[in-house]
Amino acid sequence: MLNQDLQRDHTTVLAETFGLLADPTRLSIVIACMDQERSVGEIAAHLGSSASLISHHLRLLRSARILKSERRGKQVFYAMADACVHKVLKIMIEHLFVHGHEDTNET
Amino acid sequence: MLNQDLQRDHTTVLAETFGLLADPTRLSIVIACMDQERSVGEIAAHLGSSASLISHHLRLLRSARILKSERRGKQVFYAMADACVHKVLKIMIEHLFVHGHEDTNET
DNA sequence: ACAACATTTGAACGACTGTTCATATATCAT
DNA sequence: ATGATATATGAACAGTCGTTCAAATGTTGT
Repeated sequence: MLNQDLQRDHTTVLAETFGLLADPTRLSIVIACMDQERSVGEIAAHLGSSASLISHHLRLLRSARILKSERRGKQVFYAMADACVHKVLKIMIEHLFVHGHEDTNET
Repeated sequence: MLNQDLQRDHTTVLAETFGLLADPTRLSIVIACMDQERSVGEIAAHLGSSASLISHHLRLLRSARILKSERRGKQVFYAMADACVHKVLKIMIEHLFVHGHEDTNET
């Protein structure tokens, strides 16, 4: 399968996924949920933002199935739902810290 | 290194990189350059867009060092400059064809 | 029932972004 | 030099997006 054969829809879907990771606040939310589930309040406190703002972003991330939600009592916990995004984020984050190692490896 | 330790700058840089991949036109350009170098005209023809539009996008991709450029004669050829982005795109594209046709409904 | 807490939602505003058009620059051929 | 081709740049417009505020909804207590 060659990359040129990507349908327009596919590229658009991909772009939308990247778009959800393209905002610092939203990206911070996803990163905060990478290794453990987090309540809305936890995330808001951790990022120093309002629960309203976080909730708006969580809505987008959930409807794109990047995060999944689970209510327990008064709180709603969010966790990673997309293994692919998780893997991609891990790669990007690690690359941020080695910064200079440029070989193309296959997983 | 824990993900929570990511500095604000790092998250912003990451978000900016994702932002460059978040536009369908720009993403198509990067994908077109994944496996081979491409001239501006080639890309424009392939995407059915004006050379002006492509050039505007290429400027962003080049200044973020996602693509690199090389002039040969009248044409300027662009190619991948970031192995990390290349790897990430490959993962995402492959994932799109394995899981891309599912329609799950979960909350 | 009520109050307190946690999360969600809708509207509105300012800021950002992709595209188009016109124009400029660069390179090669005559 | 001129013209033709290829790419780049700047301004301007329309549409999108993130944030804030106020209000609503859901949940667990008393």
